[in-house]
Amino acid sequence: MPVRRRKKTGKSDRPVTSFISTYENKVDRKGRVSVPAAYRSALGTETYQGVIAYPSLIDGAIEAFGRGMLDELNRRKLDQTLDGGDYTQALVGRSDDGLVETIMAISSELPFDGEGRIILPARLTEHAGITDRATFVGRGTRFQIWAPEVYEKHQLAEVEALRARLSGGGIQ
Amino acid sequence: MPVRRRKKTGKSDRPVTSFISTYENKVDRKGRVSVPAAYRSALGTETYQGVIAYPSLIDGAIEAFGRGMLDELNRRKLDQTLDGGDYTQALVGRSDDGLVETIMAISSELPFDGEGRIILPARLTEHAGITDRATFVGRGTRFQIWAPEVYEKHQLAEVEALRARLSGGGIQ
DNA sequence: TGGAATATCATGGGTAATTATGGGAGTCAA
DNA sequence: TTGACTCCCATAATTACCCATGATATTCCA
Repeated sequence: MPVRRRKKTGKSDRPVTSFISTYENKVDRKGRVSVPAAYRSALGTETYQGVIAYPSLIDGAIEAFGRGMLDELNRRKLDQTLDGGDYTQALVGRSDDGLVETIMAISSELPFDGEGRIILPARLTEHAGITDRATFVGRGTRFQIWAPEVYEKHQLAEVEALRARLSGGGIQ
Repeated sequence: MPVRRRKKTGKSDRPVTSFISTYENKVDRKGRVSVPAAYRSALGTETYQGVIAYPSLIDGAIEAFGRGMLDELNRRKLDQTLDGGDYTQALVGRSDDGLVETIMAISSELPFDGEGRIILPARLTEHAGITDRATFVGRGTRFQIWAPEVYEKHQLAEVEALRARLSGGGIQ
């Protein structure tokens, strides 16, 4: 009887929380949006009830993930610098690509209310062009929040590019 | 959770590891379809009881597979990007041409109910032209769901093309 | 070995729980 | 007071969960 066992890389042993599928929800007059229940349950094991969000550096969208992901980033980054003997980096917090630090700086913590909604800060909705509706897009380890019209166009292009690369047989 | 019991026929004593054969099942008024028992048992070892599905980029059909495949895809990608210190990819998602990311966005997680059925989202049935009946087609590591009439034609064309190819260059 | 008891499967339906959404009351600070 | 925010409650629609049935298959045993 074959038993499925986790590989022994020493990496995180818990399953990668994954955000799948897309959902379109309303933004009410108070600026609240329901985070899709499926996403909330993907975050379920985390102590902090809410999400981390920041304006995408590439798309006109909001990037978001759980606190666990942020911790994981920090941990791996720390491991890497210690392994490399670069203690200055670990202690002072300066690195060549300040990306992680930068992300930290521009991120917001968005806690859930009792009904699983978050309030999108104006800074983020303005970046994404979101007004009264928002499209949640699962990206596996993280998710994005788009203005529905903007995402629709983006998604069409994305799928078309993918389709062009495939030569029969579907995706393995 | 549905209890799964090994058959005692001695015919196939080890769990089936892939999806084979085709089945045609009804879609009821609530949009539910039974996933063929043989397929469910092929998914039996996975912790998550259900399937992942997305509209085929090539055929007018639904592509489906187990959760395990998706997790593996995700994990490999995350480890790969973080191990290399490439936080850019992890944070803004510019990796492998966006294949994993796009699949995540267009996929749906379809959990089994107590009877082994799934609910097909409108997005997927519309893409495949499915109304009240669905044909499950095993493709080894994954399977497809078709509208029966559509699949029939597709299958005929597929076999005919294969036959033509084989007869042209000798048999087998 | 023939047939009754037992499982499994696909299918259907009823009902409780959840979800997304809306709004009001209370709090705190400026 | 006026906002901005949190906490609590209400509701319609959807979904999850439970049980029931007929049709096949499978097992058991007299």
